[in-house]
Amino acid sequence: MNKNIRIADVARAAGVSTATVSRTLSNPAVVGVETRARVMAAVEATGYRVNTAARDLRQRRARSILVLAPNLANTFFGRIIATIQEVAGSAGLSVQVSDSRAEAGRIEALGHDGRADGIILLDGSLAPEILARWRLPVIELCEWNTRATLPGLAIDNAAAARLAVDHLADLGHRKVLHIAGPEGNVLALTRREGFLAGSATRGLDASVAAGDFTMASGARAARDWIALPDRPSAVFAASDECAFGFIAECHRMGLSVPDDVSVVGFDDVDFADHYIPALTTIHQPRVRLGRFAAQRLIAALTENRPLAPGRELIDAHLVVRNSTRAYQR
Amino acid sequence: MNKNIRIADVARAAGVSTATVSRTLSNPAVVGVETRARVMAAVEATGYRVNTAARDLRQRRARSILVLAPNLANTFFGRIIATIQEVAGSAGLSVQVSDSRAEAGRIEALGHDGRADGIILLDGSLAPEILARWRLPVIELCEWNTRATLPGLAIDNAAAARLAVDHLADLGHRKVLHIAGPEGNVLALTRREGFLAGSATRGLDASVAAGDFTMASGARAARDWIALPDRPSAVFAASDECAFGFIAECHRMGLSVPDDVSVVGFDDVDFADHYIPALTTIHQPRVRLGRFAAQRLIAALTENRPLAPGRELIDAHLVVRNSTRAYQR
DNA sequence: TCCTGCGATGTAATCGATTACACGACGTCG
DNA sequence: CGACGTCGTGTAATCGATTACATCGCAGGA
Repeated sequence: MNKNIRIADVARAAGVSTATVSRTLSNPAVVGVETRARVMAAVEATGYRVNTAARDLRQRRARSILVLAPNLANTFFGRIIATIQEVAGSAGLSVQVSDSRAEAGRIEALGHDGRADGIILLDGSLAPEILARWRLPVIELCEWNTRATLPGLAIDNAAAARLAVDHLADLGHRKVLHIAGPEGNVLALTRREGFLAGSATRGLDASVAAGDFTMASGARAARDWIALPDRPSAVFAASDECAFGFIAECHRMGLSVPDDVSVVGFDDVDFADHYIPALTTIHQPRVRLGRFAAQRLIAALTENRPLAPGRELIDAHLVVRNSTRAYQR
Repeated sequence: MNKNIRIADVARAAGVSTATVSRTLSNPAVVGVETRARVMAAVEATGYRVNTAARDLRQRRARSILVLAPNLANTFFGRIIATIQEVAGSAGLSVQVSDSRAEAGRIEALGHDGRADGIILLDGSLAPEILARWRLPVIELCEWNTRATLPGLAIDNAAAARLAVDHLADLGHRKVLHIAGPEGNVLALTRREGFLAGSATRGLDASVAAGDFTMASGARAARDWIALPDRPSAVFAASDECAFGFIAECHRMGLSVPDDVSVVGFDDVDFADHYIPALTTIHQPRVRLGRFAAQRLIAALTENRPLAPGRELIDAHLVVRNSTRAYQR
């Protein structure tokens, strides 16, 4: 394996110094035209590639960003990560991914080992002590820990929840149920509060069921819901998955959506449009979220300045499909 | 920012040489007990972390593996990547991800820039010229280019397709349709061939429609299918997404699955079990695939030997749910 | 007593690229 | 004609950890 093509080899082949080769590659303008051509030819001939470890060491940067998410298998994160990778890739940065639920020591090391220049954090439940010890720019995306105050970006979850409530109210529903997300999750909390606030404004009879974003919890909520004496006619689930679980369980129990109950989801995952019935849901602009976060972080890194502090909220909107309909009777 | 805690600082604090600190951290056994304790205390006190760029440079390795996939947002890849990350993480390796459809030069650089020690490739459509120039161990997972001969791991797609056909035949279906994957894709080809071979064995009347794994192509196939004079009573789609698209479109056109047509998918994505109807499909053991590939690569890396050549096929199985039923009339 | 061997530690070369600084050649301007 | 600036290039220090080799002290055997 002849990986040992060093910059010195190229320099020798071109009859120049290593400094000149390095300059030719990173800042061609300062090198004489003829020399530049000779060096380029030598690079071509030798098949030289920079050794990034050496460059990273010298420049004290890793040209890499780290994305931390609680569940990499999650569809929702998939597209965000893909977008981040795209933006980073075209800026010459590589993207590494890691599960934020790993052992605390390992997580903490990620912010110290010099393998990444910055972190995009998709998990609001990480201990603030860990975040505090990181010495890297961190941007929180989609969710965050209320105790910490890092730069962040997310959709306006409360406003989005109100959109869902308004839609149901407009359809004539008076008794509505929210299947919440897990306790302690900021997103879940904000959506729940948005739901309750919106319901109050519209004078709806609102109640909340426990949930945790999963399909299983949606199914569980459906079984509880069906047993109620005076069932709400509309449901707002804290996630699409949860909504799917609810709908599937209703179906199993012989009830139909939207004929027997209207359902609104949250996220607008890819399947939402192809589920039966196609799901009315809050659309989260995942590509925008991913892109904005990546751009913000990368801009700070390349301009070598700290991340602008502050949390930014962007609008989500409601996509009306077939899982909701006007209240009957 | 006091990131400049070098090994020398620890050495000074402990009153030893940098060599001793390094040894204490990487090979404690060779260091005297008392010295070891002093060094550990100094490490603790200073908050020292190794600089991986320096270590990587010296040791000529990156402690990182690269996962290349054509579409990181794809649910199917999500879980595989998550599993790879898990295995790699506990071996102390980091995982970087990149989109294999990026510009060729960028892709090629990934195998040269020293940022990764090995590659797990989830894309069978990459030009073999590029693979050939990489100087890293590569393992192809799930699909591969027939022209290249790299170590690989996948399920036995032909056998899996035959399972699907057998299931439909057992249910009494005599006329079956396969919605194929994209032209030129090895997976698509193998599944199609398995379908045709299985149909021949069982004496079924088999036909094939074009597709490309997407929901849109499934929907398209549904519209073509419904227009047929003598419609096949069962469909085997080359992917779950495609099956969902087919089912959703049938639904829109007023037909029901499985009452009017039985559908078998391929992959067993998370939603398959919660779709309406729950999808009968081929289960791909994604966790096993990811784990095996990661373990095989990591073992080769840590033992510093080349990857064992050869392609390995593992079994998939059929999961029978509600999208298939016995042929009526 | 002297030599050998071993365990613990230090010294310094090394990995490969970047870059501050120095230098020489050449042109311009007073 | 000399001073000075500019441009292109080379020399060598530097990033921070690892590790081959040297060194030292001491125990045990001849």
